[in-house]
Formats: sequence, C-alpha cells, structure tokens
Amino acid sequence: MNGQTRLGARPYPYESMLANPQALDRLDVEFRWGSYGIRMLKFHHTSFPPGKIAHFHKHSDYEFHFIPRGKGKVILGNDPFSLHEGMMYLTGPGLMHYQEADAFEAMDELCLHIDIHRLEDGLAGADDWGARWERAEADSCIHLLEQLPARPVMDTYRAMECFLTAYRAWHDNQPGVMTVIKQSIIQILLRMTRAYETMPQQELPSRDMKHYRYQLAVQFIKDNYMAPLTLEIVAERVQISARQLQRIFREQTGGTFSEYIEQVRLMHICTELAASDATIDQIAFQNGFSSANYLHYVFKKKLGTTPMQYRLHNAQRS
DNA sequence: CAGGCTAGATATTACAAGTG
DNA sequence: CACTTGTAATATCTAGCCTG
Repeated sequence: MNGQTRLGARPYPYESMLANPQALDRLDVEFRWGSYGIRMLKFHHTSFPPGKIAHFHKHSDYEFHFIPRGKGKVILGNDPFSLHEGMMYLTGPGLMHYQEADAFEAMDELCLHIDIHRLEDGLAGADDWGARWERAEADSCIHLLEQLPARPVMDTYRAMECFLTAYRAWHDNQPGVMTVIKQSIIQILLRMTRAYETMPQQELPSRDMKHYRYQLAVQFIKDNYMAPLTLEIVAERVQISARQLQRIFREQTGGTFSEYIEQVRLMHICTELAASDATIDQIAFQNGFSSANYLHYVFKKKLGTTPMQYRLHNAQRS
C-alpha cells in the first residue's frame, strides 16, 4: 500500500519523498543557531505497516514526529494518545515512548531527530548583524521545547511541510541546499513550539524611532550635502514633518538642522581647500553653496578666517 | 508622540563695489 | 581675474503653542 497512491484518495503530498525516504539522513548537517549547535541525526519519511509496533524506548536527544497520513497511537511516558493525519508530537531527552500503527491502516511518519547543545559564548562581534536577536529567538524557542507538554497536537502551522522543502532542495540539487535544510529544521522547531502556544510571544525587536530617523536624515545629508537641501526635503525623505525633524535634530545634536548641514559642508570645504586647486567659487558650488560670497560670509562667521587664508595656512599641495 | 500654525530670528540670494 | 566685503530683499528655519 505504502509507496503507491491509493485509488480514489487525494494525492499524497509527500509522495516524492518515497522515492528516497532516507536521503537526508546521509547528509552530515550541523549548524549554529544563536547560542546553540544543532546536529541533524535523522530527517526522514518512514512508514508503519498496519499493526506495526515500536516498543518503549527513549533517546538522549530531541525527536520530532509528524503524521502526514494514516493513524495509530503513541504512549508518552504513561499516557496513551491516538494519532491521526496532521498530528505531531515531540519526544524530548529521556522520555519513554511507544508507537503503534492502527491494526488495519498504515501510519506514515516524518521524523526529525536532532542533537541540540549549548555552545560557548564570547565570540568577538557576537552581537553584530542581528546575532543578538537570533540568539534571543533561539534561546526562547529551545526553552519552549524543553517545556513542551508530552502530548500530540495538530500541526497547526504546517511544520511538516518543511520536510518536503528540505527534500526537494536535496533532490533538485538547489543552490544553497544546506542553508535550506538548516532553515527547514529551524522552521520545524519554531512552528512546533508555536502550535503549543504555551508561552506568550516574545516582543519583536523595535527601533528607537527618533534615533533611527536621525540616522536616516544624517545619512541623506552626508550623501547629498553638495545639492541644495532644505529642512522640508530631508523631512520628506525621512517621512516625517519638518517640525518633527527639527525637534529630532535638537534632541540628538543639541543644535539645529541648518547648523548640522553647515558643519558637514564646511568640513568638506576645508578638506578641498587644503587638498585641491579648484577656485573658491568652484568649491562653493560643489558643496551646496549657491555662491562664493555667501561661503565667505559663513566661513568667516564660523572659522574666523576667509577661505583663501585658510587655504594658505593649510595647503597640502606641493 | 507627532503634525499644523505662527512670529520672530536667521539664512540665503542678488547685486554692487573694493582689493591685489 | 580671483577673491573679499557689504547691503537690502527674500526665503527658510526655529521654537513656542495648540491639537488630536
């Protein structure tokens, strides 16, 4: 029966895995997720013929079981549960369990068996590029796994589809197959813990919006200081009102928006005065000043000297 | 927290004129 | 010619106040 599409039944979504149900078991997959090292031991499709029994046993690792088709029963510790299509359960380290297919109907199973161990922290740059959030998410998920109740539930978030995703990546020799397998495993862990909903969702990382907008504005100014920039143009870029942008600059710099732009422009102008032969007119235009005489006015006001005098004292040219 | 309005302050422009 | 300074008119910005 197994391995064949039953006449009149809808197509079996995991049919393609039956060609090589244990293919992924041959791959030596291990990866880091947050602070954890995860090693894949089994990642396969298996079938229990009618009446087949797997007697009581346990593992020192985590085994994720999914029932894509058929029915049967499982005993977790001392508690018996009936199983049917679409259910899943976890057998954590040390949990004694017993599985049995229905006397008259086969039961298929998708099984992921992994070893999870905590890795040493203290890597340089361990908080860079989102590592902190990945660590927090992995911590939270694995903490939930450790406390998951020993009872089957429906696979509400379709974790078992990840078996197919991983299998296809291997079968089609997709680019990045190991990454796909890693992501599939992580998804299975996340979706399973979510289905039990034993704990409130962790709060998502949120930005300090004021600082974030300030940074956006600053970056925009640094990229475009050579063009005419007004408060309104920058505010539009950052998608806030001009008034709010003013407030943000006051808060983040202690100064004003125009003081900031002026500072950026003058910094570039000083560098160019010292390093290039361009006329002051040219330098003024290239740095967002619409005329040289206005540059003179601003330059003298801020630096107490004229552009030409500054050039004479700071020339780096030979 | 964020946007709109406002008076007063400040920045910017356009132009003229002086210097070496 | 390149640079500098000054002035008046105009544009833009700032910060307080109010509102949702």
